[in-house]
Amino acid sequence: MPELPEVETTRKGLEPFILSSKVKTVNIHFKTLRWPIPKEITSIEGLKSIGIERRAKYLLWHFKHGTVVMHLGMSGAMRIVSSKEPLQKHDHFEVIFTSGKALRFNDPRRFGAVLWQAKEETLDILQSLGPEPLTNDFNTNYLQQALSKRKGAIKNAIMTNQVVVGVGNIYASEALFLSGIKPTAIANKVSKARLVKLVDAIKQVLAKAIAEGGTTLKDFTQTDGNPGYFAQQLNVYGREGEDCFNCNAIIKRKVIGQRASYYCGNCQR
DNA sequence: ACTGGATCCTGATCGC
DNA sequence: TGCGATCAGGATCCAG
Repeated sequence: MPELPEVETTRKGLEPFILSSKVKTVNIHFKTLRWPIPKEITSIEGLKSIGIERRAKYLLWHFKHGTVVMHLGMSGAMRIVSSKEPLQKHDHFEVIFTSGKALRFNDPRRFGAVLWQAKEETLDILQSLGPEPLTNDFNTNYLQQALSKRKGAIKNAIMTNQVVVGVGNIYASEALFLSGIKPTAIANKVSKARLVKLVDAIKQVLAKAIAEGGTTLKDFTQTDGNPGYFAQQLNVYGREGEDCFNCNAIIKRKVIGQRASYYCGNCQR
């Protein structure tokens, strides 16, 4: 899916449209994504949003009386188009604005979500999230503490939402490469000196990917329909059998926690 | 409390 | 060309 940089790219793309125009109508073309789309969602009709935030990989689209919570799942993308454009296959959810534009949520695999959170309510899925990686709450001391009881692979740990949010399969591999840590290293045995590097690498790779509009492998597009351009800067993800840019060893692929993981056996130890 | 496995779903690709 | 197996950017739920 869209990991944090792709969701942030989507948020930035939506912001000017949702702040400048009222919602006219909401159209649900497919009733159930990961969960059923609640009918309360239609309560935003006729209203103007007061802002859009990102928390973890969730988009929080705020109105005075509550929030539309959206997740892109593995294959979701949001686009802003003219409402006159024909729907495309897998356009499951649509919001028409008074400006004549439409926000369309396209998600072939339907692992995404559109939920409603009333004011004063917090959805369960937003309750137990760890810190945002790009804030100071995510630092070496915190990470060391958060990993202290984890005996599994470091890669699984940094992809766990209670530890830190927003790091998915691509950026986990990339951050571990940048910090020289093997993805199978036992989480609570990684030295503090190396955690310093890891924290820094996670922040760097996410920030750079946001600057490039995210990574497009297949389905993801920015809200204007363009891809993200960070794929050109990937060091290891998807590069099995190719040369490491750093040392010319061959990049390896190994399944860890049921997810493909890529690393350089020479640079990462 | 933490870990591994199964699970939701469509579509692209690969080997036979 | 067709067909089945495998693999995808997520994360929840369950058993152990």
